[in-house]
Amino acid sequence: MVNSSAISQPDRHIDRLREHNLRPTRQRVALAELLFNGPCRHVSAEQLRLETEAKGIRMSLATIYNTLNQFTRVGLLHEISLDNNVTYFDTNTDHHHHFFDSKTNDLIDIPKESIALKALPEAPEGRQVERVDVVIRLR
Amino acid sequence: MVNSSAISQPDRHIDRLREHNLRPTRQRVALAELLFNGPCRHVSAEQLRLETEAKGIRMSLATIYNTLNQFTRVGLLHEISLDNNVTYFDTNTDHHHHFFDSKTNDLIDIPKESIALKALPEAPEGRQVERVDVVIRLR
DNA sequence: ATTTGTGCAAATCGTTTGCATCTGA
DNA sequence: TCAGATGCAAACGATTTGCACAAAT
Repeated sequence: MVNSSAISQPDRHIDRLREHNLRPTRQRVALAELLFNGPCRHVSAEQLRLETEAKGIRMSLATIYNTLNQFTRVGLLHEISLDNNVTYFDTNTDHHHHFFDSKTNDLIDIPKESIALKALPEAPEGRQVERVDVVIRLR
Repeated sequence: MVNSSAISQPDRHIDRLREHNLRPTRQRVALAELLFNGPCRHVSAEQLRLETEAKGIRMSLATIYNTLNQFTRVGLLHEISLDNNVTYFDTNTDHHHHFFDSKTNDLIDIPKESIALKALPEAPEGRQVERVDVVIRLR
């Protein structure tokens, strides 16, 4: 037995999906494994389509989009959109910032503690700050 | 004479276009007037299409896109893209930040002096920082 | 006269939706 | 059994492109 945990990875994902009232279908569990096993990731729908295809997991692109949106809705993912009009989904749902490599289109997480924002201007009348996103663009 | 300047507004734009090796066509001058007369703006191509239509300026949407991209390429505009996959063009080309009102999709400029960024993490090996964008999301 | 820009329609790209079929509880 | 998911194809919205025509130097 390689994994010392009593709960196998697929079962962990199944439980997590259930907690969010999402039926643990074959497709959802497969995406959860791609997304949440291993380190945090920034992926587009198209990237996931290529991965599922490469692994022989049959799943339509529409289902990938639907699933990513559902995961985002329940808080398992965060959406990010940059210059290119492609939506990236971030498996790190903590508040944090990003390097964006304009050559490779790579996103790299920056823990929010690594950036100190001083002297934030106050929000306009009647509005509240939802969050502050910092993107450090690299070339 | 309302304007005390010796150079009329259209002529200013014409000169500016020439400086950037852009022929001052009717369409480009019209867009330059919409964009650069008055205060700084954040506009989408579609917004400009509505404005030109309202003012009876005949111009195809394709030309609006082409022109905005040309203006951006020569540095007269800056591109911004947010959650919604619409590209906004910012007539303020100085380095600055933004409030983004998620209810109205409005962008509001924040002068860069209004936000102090401390303790920026260093760029990854071999990369340099192009710029730092701060978006304060409001709800 | 020659180069460059424009308009239009069609193409493209990312994403969403409608609907018949299938699947998990 | 049956609500809820999926797959497919078609729809969609934003943006780009190809090409014949028009305008600028």
